[in-house]
Amino acid sequence: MDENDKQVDNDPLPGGGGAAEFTGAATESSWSLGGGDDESDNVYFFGTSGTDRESSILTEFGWSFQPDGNRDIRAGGDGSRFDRIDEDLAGNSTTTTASVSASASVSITEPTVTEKITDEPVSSSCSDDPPEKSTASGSSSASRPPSDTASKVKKKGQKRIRQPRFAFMTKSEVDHLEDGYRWRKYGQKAVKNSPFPRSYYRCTNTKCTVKKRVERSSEDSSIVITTYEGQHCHHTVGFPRGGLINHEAFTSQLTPLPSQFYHPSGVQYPHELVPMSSPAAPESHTMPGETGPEPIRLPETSQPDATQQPTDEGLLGDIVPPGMRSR
DNA sequence: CGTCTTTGACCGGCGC
DNA sequence: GCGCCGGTCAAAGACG
Repeated sequence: MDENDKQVDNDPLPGGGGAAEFTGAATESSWSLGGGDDESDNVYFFGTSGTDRESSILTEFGWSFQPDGNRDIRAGGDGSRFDRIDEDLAGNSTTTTASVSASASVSITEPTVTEKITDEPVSSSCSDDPPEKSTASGSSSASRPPSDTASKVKKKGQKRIRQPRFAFMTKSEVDHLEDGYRWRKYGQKAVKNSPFPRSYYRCTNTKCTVKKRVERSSEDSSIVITTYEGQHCHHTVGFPRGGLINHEAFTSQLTPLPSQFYHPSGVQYPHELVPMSSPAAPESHTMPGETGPEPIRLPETSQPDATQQPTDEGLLGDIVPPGMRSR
């Protein structure tokens, strides 16, 4: 076990090993954003037919796919690219050209926003005050405040609040895909009907409550299903343990690779998209063609985190910060 | 020493 | 009402 195993975070610093890690391991991996869902939950899956909605959804989730030219990084001419989205969440997202790799484009099915009404404004994955300080260290809190299970369970009679989610499948050898954020694993569960466990991650940013689940398809072990829940309200890369992120270093790690997928953070995803119609798609996630009745509307959240680290801003200035609204 | 992963237990939601 | 399952917590251990 070395960093590759342990570091599920997305430390993009060359020294962190993150870059080397995924660039090396995912040579032949593929990305696929598929439309799917979790019926009861609103999970947006990225499928194979691009629409404006997709971009809007992506935008709402704080995702935008960088055009290769943004950083002067070329996708090797394979056509993979996403146009950058600069609109704010509330506004109209610009057209997003989505044509990923040679095989897939993004398509999102509109989910049914089934957020339950609650007392607490779980409007965003970020709040002005940190949900809890224990985020930094899982073992720091000895006992959890009775009321603190908020994120988990609402008061009696109220259903758990779910943030909008979206999931996608990727063909990759690595379970945890680099997406520019740092994640901390907080749980793992065996999944029914699947030999592979499901891992639960939480954004390490104390003010960000975005979570993500990662699991492998039971039918095709090479396919990784990643489900994001919530919306980031901060810049992509946190502060790597090694220190502040160095823009040059950060940029340099974005070595041009063929068929890449760019996250708003500028991080590239050397994974190929897998059509969501793939049989590998687990029932709970796949919902090809299904479209939600209502347009997506993220909870009004994310006030642009005023507390954002200026450093991030400065260093990653040209990176579209997920969850960030127009500035 | 601080951070992160592992892992068993707990709790609520949901289907039968 | 009961049992199953998903999701989360938190103590303990590992690692840098």
